[in-house]
Amino acid sequence: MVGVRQFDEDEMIATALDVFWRKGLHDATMQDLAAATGVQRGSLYNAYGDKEAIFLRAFDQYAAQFLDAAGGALAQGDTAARLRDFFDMIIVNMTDGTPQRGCLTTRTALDASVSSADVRQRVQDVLTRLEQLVGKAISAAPNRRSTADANRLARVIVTFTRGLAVMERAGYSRKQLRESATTFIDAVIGDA
Amino acid sequence: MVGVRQFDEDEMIATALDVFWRKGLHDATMQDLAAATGVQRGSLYNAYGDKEAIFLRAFDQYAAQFLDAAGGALAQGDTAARLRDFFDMIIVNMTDGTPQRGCLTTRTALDASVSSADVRQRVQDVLTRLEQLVGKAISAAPNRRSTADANRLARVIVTFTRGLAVMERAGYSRKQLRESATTFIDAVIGDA
DNA sequence: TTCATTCTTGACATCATTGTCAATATTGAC
DNA sequence: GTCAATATTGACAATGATGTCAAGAATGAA
Repeated sequence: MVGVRQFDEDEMIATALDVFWRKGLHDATMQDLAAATGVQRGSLYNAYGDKEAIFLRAFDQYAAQFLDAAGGALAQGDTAARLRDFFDMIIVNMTDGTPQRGCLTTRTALDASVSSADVRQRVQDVLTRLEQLVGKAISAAPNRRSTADANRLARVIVTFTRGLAVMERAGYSRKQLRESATTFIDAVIGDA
Repeated sequence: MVGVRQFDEDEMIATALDVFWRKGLHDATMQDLAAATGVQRGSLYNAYGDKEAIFLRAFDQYAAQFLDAAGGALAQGDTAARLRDFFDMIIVNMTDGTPQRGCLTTRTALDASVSSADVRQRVQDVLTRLEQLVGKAISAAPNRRSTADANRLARVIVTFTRGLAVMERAGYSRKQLRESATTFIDAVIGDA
């Protein structure tokens, strides 16, 4: 390696993630990324090719930390406690920041029609893995649910988290989202 | 009125709605609208001012028909039947068209960060009125739920419909969405 | 029929964004 | 220290979108 990169790649991607999280893939421009990271536009093109390549790296970082946090929240307690922690994590994730950044996965999913197959695949992967995590967590508790039932329910739970993400964008407060999540858990785990 | 408009306004707005539904407020351009409606860009600016004014009209039309359909679906049968019809309507609405157009309200909500206060208000209005419709429908059936409980549950149900809209964008099929809706109804109305 | 008013049309200026490139700077390897 | 390879920089062209405008067309009212 001769002519070495002048910026820290991890730091650059982390900053890019922040930009994408606040503005979305579509609305964040290369100028935004350049301004936020302090790396010139030309250097970004040279290093990554185009905006989407940067987004994919940033999104992978986001997905990893998100799924990790979800796994952690789902790890202990009975089913109700797991879901409470899970929803808490989800809601904090989307209502953090000033202004609130919302859920990057959901925002990206809604941009799907103008996104590449790579981007769509990333979104699907996150949702699939989230379903798996939730499915395992609610299967772990001893009860009368079959695996098929648990998987269906897991998908319902993940779907509901997506709904929360939309409601957050529509202006619902953290408190309102929490109340809905609690109501949802109570209604769904009424048989536990 | 001297110098009369050369195009049918209702038809124009209906066509504009189709364009916005397929592309979203942000991605639909005045050129798209001009091409689809056969009305020149200049005429559209003259008649409406800007793209957002056209969108607001189109969205109002969409919201009216959407809420009307929701009200109809929620009108008869027991709680479970009402919800089944309601979700069916919602899912057909978002999985109709080729390619599927998804849910305009949800898409618009996710565009919120780049939208005006007027647009955001329209989205909130639809969600609020939807909550009211659902709340009334599930309160109507004789059961042990309090009004407060019904309202909380209504919000959960509306939130879940938003989740379905996200899942549709993420690539889930009509069949998968229907299965999730059924599972959701069963889980939530388990006490009815 | 005339006319004032409104609509229509195509051209124009402006702006933001993307992507490319040649010139220059940097630096590890020898 | 030299050099080859890579990175950086600022400028450039191309594109697509918005919004404006002057000139011309259309039409209801008098």
